[in-house]
Amino acid sequence: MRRELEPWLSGRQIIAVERLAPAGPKYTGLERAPGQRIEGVGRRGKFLIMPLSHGDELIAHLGMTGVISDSRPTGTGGKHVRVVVGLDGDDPRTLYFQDIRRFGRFLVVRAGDYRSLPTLAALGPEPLGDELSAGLFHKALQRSAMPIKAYLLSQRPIAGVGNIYADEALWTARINPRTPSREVSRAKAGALLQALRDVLQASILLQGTTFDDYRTVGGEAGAFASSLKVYGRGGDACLRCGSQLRKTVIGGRGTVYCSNCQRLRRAASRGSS
DNA sequence: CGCATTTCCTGGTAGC
DNA sequence: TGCTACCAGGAAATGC
Repeated sequence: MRRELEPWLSGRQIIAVERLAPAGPKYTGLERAPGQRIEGVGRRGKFLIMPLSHGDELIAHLGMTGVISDSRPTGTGGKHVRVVVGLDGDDPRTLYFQDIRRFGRFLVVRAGDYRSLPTLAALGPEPLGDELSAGLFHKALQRSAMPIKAYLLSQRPIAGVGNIYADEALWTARINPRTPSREVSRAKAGALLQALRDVLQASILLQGTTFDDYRTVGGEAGAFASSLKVYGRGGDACLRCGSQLRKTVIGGRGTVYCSNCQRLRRAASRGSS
């Protein structure tokens, strides 16, 4: 989405912003946007960060059902448009932020002031960046006793991993999602990081995963759903061993895994036992 | 501070 | 057909 938005938004001036959603913390500061130019389109984890010309940043998060569109959503989609942004340029355009379940955000903050976005303020390193290594990832995982699945979703050890890709990568790396994060071995941490990178790269190439609502800026459905190995397949056969995939709840989120391929290993006891 | 739980929200669907 | 109940989940708020 960032790649799609960059050439479309970069350098454009914001002429007007219309907030259709009720005022609230998810839509603050929008009145400051008109008159500012969009300097670029960046991203940290699942947050889109657009620096503006007067020292602000426009931040967008899609939540579960958010869509950013370059044309007015038609039919039932139209009733969930929360913000409309008028843009000036060689050919004036309009951006529509649509969000059925209202879990998304669309707000303006002072650049770098993420006090209203604590997850962004404490976000882990980018999965596809060079600064993250298997060693550093392993070290990060050792900082928590939470189940590895829940800790991944917290965005702290690594940025941008949501429920779908967490389940997919844990299956690929053959790690039980309930494994206490700090008990994930160095080798498994390396395999998990590689699996996360692979699944994210593959999904980006296919423009993401669409079940129902997700669309690209141009309105296309993402094509990665048919590549999923476990998510949405609870009760079906594991594609590796044929066992029936289990569905459970970890950290309040639906979790699908193979109890045969993803064994919960006994922690190696240290010192007295 | 760490971690578990609850909350927000709507559309789709199961069950009657 | 129409009703109720429940499920999906990213991140923040709340509780301990």
